[in-house]
This record gives sequence, C-alpha cells and structure tokens, in this order.
Amino acid sequence: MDDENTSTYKKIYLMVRQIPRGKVATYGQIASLVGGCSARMVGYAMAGISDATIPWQRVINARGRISIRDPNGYSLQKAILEREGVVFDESDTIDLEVFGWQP
DNA sequence: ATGTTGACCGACT
DNA sequence: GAGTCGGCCAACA
Repeated sequence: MDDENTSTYKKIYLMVRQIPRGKVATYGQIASLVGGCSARMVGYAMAGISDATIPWQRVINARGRISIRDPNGYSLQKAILEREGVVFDESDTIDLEVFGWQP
C-alpha cells in the first residue's frame, strides 16, 4: 500500500502527464478519471503547480475554454497550446470533439 | 470553528 | 446568450 496510496494530488499530476501533445482534457474529466476528487480540486492542484514536467496547460474547462483568470497566464496557456497544434476558434474556444483527449 | 474564495460543473431563469 | 444558484471540496483569513 504505497503506490496505490498516492495522494489525490499526486494522482492528478500523474493523470495530467498522460495527456498527449496536441490534446486537451477538462477538469471534470481528470477528476472523473482520478476518482475521489472534484473538478474544483483539480483546478486547485493546477494553480499550485511549480513543476515544468507537468503539462498543466492541457487542462481546460468543460466548455473547451481556458479558465485562468489571470490574463497573463491566459495568454501563456493559449500560446503554448497553439504551439502544440491546438486550434482556437474566433471565441478562443477549443473543439473538444477534435482535440479532446480520450484515454 | 466559521466564512469566503476559487484555473469547476450543471441546471435553471 | 448571460446571469444566478447549489454542489463540490481544499486553502486561507
């Protein structure tokens, strides 16, 4: 009971690392896959990240939009995703039918 | 302990 | 489509 006992935060980070380049996942999706945590907790986990190995930018909200309130972080995330091949429409929205990650 | 806030979500008006 | 509300649960004052 150790690797199975990874804390919820750790599970969230590991799950986010599984998102392939050019794809995105929603907070609720991550929460559902991890289990035992809510979408809000995933958002909290992302906010406190300080690890470059975690592709936090590939996690967005259920509407396919960036949820960061800070305009600086917003444009940063958008820039990274576009660099990875993710396309935003006129409304800064990502088409989850196309770029949504399906494990 | 209590109240507020938050990188959320879904339902309702 | 925009605004409001309740539910969710952790962090913070």
